[in-house]
Amino acid sequence: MNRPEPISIQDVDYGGLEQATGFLLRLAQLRVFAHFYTVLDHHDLRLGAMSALILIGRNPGIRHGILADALSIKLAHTTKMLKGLEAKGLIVRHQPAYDRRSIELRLTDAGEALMRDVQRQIALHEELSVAGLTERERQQLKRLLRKFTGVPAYPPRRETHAPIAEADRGEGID
Amino acid sequence: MNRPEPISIQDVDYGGLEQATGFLLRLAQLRVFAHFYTVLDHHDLRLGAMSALILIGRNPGIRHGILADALSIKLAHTTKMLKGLEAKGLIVRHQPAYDRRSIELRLTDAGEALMRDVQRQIALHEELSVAGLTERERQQLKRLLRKFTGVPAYPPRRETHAPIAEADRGEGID
DNA sequence: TATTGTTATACTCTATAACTATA
DNA sequence: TATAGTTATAGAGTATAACAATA
Repeated sequence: MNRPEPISIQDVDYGGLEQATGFLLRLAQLRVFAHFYTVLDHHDLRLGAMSALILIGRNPGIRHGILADALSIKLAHTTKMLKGLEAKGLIVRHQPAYDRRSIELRLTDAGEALMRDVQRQIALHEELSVAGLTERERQQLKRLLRKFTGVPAYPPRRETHAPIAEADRGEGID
Repeated sequence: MNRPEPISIQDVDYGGLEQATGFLLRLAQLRVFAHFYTVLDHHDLRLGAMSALILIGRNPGIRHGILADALSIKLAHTTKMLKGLEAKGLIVRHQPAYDRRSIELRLTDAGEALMRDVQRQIALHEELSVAGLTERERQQLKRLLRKFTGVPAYPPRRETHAPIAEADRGEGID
């Protein structure tokens, strides 16, 4: 019996796994995250913390629980991360008088500056992180992912805050 | 000052995060994985172990390192998982004489049976896990993900082994 | 009683490096 | 010297439940 030719990575038969959306999503996410971690260098912030900074910056006063839901991170996990951001002087956690159970989140000036920087870099490297697809395919991919996940393509109109544009809805929501 | 209307989940401005492929991929993966874990109930096998079973079943004799690469799991992590599968009697780990550093992997009969079951269930629940998209959109999404990740759409032809054509592949590796 | 957030525990996943044995 | 795999360690992510404070 001679030494057989071992199965190499190109020979691998994925046996249906190549048709499983979950498997493909995992591989795609690994690639994109790896790209961001090689490119973004923000004071040891993880991607979760960066996304929290962006949301807090865009939604000043957002409550802890709403932030966790919006990012699909468990409340129990965000506590440690947010206290870390507070310790770094990037956010303030405020307990309002009208509901002393809740925690409202806002950026400090330092957090504001960092958030803009993070946002700029993410936008800058976005298309590089999805290299291998054409611009049209990238947009298509994101459209499908947004539809599936239910993430809106555009920011909501804020009746209670400053109007975003001249475009306005007739009735307020609440 | 009255009690202000707190920002609710529908009001959240994602501030560009809704355009970030990595963020969307993470949310999508969470949804799909959560679906699989509610539906598949295979003797406490995690998704990683299930995918390993499928690959070993389709590629008998595949080496430990190649398996890890194909699944994008670090070699150091797979060791524990594969020993677990061996302890459960689902695979055998064999050290061939022609290279006694390497470990070749094969399914036992029990592993074979379980693998087919896993494969069938994954196929069965595949489209339900991506609910909210049309069939056409699902195919489009998977095509884009495959292109990006470099996972081939179809199994490779095995020149060194039996042709795929209509006969099923024999064992014939060692 | 229900809600908001905190703490503690445990398990999975990942990254890294030191190590063994073989080539 | 290089390669294949193992072991150990540590950090991140996640799930769960018990808990405190407040509504």
